[in-house]
Amino acid sequence: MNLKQLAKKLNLSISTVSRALRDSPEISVATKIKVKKKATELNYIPNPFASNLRNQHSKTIAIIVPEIANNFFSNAINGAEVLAQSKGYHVLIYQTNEDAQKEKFIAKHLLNGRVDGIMISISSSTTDDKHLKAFTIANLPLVFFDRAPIKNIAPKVITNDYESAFTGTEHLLKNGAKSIAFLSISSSLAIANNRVAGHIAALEQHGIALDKKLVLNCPTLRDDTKLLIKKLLSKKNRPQAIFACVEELAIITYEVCEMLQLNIPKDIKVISFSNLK
Amino acid sequence: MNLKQLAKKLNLSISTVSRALRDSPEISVATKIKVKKKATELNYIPNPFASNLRNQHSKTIAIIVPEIANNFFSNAINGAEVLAQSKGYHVLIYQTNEDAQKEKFIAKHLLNGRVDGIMISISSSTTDDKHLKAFTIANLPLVFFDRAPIKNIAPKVITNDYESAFTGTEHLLKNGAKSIAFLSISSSLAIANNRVAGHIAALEQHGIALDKKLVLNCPTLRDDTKLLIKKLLSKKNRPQAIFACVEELAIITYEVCEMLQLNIPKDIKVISFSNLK
DNA sequence: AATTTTATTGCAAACGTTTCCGAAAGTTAA
DNA sequence: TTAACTTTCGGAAACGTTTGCAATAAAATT
Repeated sequence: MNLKQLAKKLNLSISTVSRALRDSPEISVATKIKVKKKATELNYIPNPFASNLRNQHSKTIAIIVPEIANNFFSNAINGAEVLAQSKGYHVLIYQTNEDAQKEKFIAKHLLNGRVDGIMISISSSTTDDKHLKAFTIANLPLVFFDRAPIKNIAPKVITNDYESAFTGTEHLLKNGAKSIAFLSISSSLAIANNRVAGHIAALEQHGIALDKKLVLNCPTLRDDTKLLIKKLLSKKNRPQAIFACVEELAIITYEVCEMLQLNIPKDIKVISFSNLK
Repeated sequence: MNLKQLAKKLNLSISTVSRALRDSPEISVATKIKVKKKATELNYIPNPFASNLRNQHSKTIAIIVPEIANNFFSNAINGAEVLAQSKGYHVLIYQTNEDAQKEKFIAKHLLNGRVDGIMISISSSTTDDKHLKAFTIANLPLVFFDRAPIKNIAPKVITNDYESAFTGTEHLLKNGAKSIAFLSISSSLAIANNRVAGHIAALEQHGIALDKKLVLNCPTLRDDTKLLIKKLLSKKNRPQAIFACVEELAIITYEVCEMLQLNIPKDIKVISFSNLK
């Protein structure tokens, strides 16, 4: 059922039918209600591609995340979808699997009108931001959430990383943990940098020298990280506390502690960003 | 950058450029490579709406789920997205929030070419299936996953509900729990029905009469269900075991047990479908 | 009565592709 | 040399909308 067929059924021209459905003021109320009635009766829904082609907007947004099956991101997508739906927008979803290459590929294919805007939480491996700048050059609204590049190229919605890491570290210190290992992720992410900075600032403020070996950059590969943490906690002079930069690292820490028979918080204290899973 | 502009840069007609990019046999190899080189050089990406309008297919699928922020569904979406992306497909995501009305609305707006196929896990409140049949009438491929309507109207990918419930119940019986409360969800869902059926069959096979009051239909509202379970477990002659039809109900059961100071499995045994959260 | 204004509708172009059809040039066959 | 065929390309229609413009009729003004 398209406009042409609907127009024929009504013995009207395509243009008047179109205008009637979009409440144009130059159509009489009488024909308006006649057209609308027939439209709902025949279940007419405008072809989105034709409208989009003509109007140059798609009423859809893209959400790009490292992974969907993640408590934080699925919650974020949930919220975005609810709002989008309430405004008559559609949402396309893409996951990068922490692969910068994939992110670039996805970004490139979003440049040709498919979406009216993009929400992105960048992958931990993206260092380059050319594909992100391309959005703003193409005049496509872009907003980062949670994970934004260090350089400011678009609005972002993030947590107060620095302050939270500061108070978290302070909390550990006040509870007697002086040697703290900080488990970080990719250093090209602002969240990682700011959290490390907050941690270090808290140490400084309490007169504790930073042991650079205790700031661990954890690769994304689960098993590698697990090994790294295991090695760290197996040492005789193991740290008194662990500060996990993201939830996943806390969980891996739990697993290692169980393996090594370490009691939390007696043998070692653990603190982490976010608490979902 | 569109075909017209690209064609002008190449001093060729739109049609030959289009054909060259799609590897038509009626274009010489020489011009093909010339065109392709220029296209990548100028970052040409075909306008999806124009292609879709002309081709009558969108290279996108829709996934409709009750909710995104759910371990099971976000995992399912994850898998679908990975496969879709590898095949050059896009995925639109919609959540119904267990609202049949919303599901109908979404379904209706998917009927006009926006997607080439639909994956759906129906809401617990959908009883009518007219909006689902509409897909097959419109020749739109449809597949149910996890939650399908009782009546068979399209292919489905589901768990072996009956058998699993049967063996689960049998397991409880063998471990000495003779009075089992079965926490079910909407009775319009095949998963609920089949699981209840498997449960009852196991009881019968072991010569245990079904106490109908022990099969509880739990509303979706969290607090209502919690109260229901609390009431059940507060009784003097409380059941010896709980069989949770879905994960959420097991978790609520945990919470109630903690409130009532009931030890699992000493005071009460709990078994449940799926084990994610 | 003639003119202007207003209300209502239709025609046709445009959005950017894809593809049917035809045209021109070159090649082969008769 | 002519006819038939092949290769390579361009023109134009079509997909289903939206909208600028023109057209008609009715109403209002002079």
